[in-house]
Amino acid sequence: MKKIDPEWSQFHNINENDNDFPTDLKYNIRPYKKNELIFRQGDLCDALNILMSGSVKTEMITESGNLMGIEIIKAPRPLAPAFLFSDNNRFPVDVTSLEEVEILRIPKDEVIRLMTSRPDFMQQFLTHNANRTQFLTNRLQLLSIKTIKGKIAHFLLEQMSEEGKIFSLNRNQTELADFFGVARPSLARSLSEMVQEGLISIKNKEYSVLNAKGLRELLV
Amino acid sequence: MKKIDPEWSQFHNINENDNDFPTDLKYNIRPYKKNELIFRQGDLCDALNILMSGSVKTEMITESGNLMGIEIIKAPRPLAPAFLFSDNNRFPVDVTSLEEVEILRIPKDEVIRLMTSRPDFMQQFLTHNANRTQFLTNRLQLLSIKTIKGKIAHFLLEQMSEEGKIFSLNRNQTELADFFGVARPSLARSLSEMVQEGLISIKNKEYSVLNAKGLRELLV
DNA sequence: TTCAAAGTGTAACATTTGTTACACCTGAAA
DNA sequence: TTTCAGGTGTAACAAATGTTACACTTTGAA
Repeated sequence: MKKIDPEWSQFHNINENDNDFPTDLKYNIRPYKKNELIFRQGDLCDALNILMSGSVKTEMITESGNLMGIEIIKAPRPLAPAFLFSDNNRFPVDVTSLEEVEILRIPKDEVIRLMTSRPDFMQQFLTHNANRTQFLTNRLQLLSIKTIKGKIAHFLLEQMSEEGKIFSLNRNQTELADFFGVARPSLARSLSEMVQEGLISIKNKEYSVLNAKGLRELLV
Repeated sequence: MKKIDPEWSQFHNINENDNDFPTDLKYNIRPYKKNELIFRQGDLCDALNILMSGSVKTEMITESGNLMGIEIIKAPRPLAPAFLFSDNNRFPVDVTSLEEVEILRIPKDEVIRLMTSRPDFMQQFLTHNANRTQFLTNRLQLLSIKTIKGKIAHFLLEQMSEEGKIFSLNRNQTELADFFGVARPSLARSLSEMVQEGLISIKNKEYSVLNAKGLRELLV
């Protein structure tokens, strides 16, 4: 699993140069050099941190020096906004700059004040968190399906507009296998079995669902 | 996977009988009988719906009549609060009452007004959503680990306070297997293998981690 | 204490998926 | 056109997990 990247881009318009930028807002923008440790696992998260430019990587590092679960985040995106208001408000990961980076930091109190005084900002914040939740829910639903055929079925039923209609995916087999978290040859095998079973047809990356009912039976 | 039930209980204090209950709030409370269809898949979600009493089930129903992914929700909890502010604000499931049920409904505009006028309510709302996001993130992390031993390692490392220290789980093997989404005998097999490998020890439901470093190597 | 129900350990076998390897196809660049 | 890289199909085998079944243990209530 690689891309957990919903649309955070609207946060970009929290920007100094913006006409709407609140003049009395307490904030600061801090630059970091390449390969600086920006946040450490366990750090208190008491401000909204928005990555304004550059990119960072997050990694969970263990005492023994092993690391796991690397994710790369590109500007503009807030960093761990869910942790700002959660009961357990500590960073779950290390955050390190991959290049020169600017981070806008708005203290929690100020975020609250900004939200109460600016309903549009509040809505934006809420919408983004809501979209994130939806994204996570979908992803969870996909990963909860245990068989590869089930995942394929879920995915195709979501993509298709109408039974029998042909549509093309913007991912190749390798990317799709990655998205599902399975091995590429296993995906290919399942796909060709589903073709043989008459559930779907594939012609040159053009997919079509022949038996939607049959697909739904795979979703258990 | 059964229990995706984080702590929503604080929402309970949005309650008519509460002294703090805002007198000018537009809302209504609607009762439903047993087995009524409360929301339909695809319905617009333009209000905060809080289940005040009773319990409901959510199910995704397909055209062919098959159903999948049943979840039971008990009061007090908001219903699909993530969908209120998301771009795709339609119910993803059918919601049906399992018994007599009361649902408090606050229109979206009113929620926004309530939040701007009552920072404590806003914080509560934000905190709950944040906790939900964290919960989903954890769950996703767990499900992303493909091997059973990896899941066990992840879980035990989270639970343990200190290497070598004994701790007990409040789940039995069956519940644990359910939580991991694996078969119970498979879990038992993995556990006993890990005991044999000297990673952990189990005595009468009392677990202890003998080799934390070894466990971390399973998390890939 | 006795007994039944729930929980646990484990074995044999089936099924699914991963791994590795290789042939083929296709499209774009030289 | 040639060539090469990326993408696809698929086969043989390995590994992990699920399924079913059953015996043993623990627990708690009668």
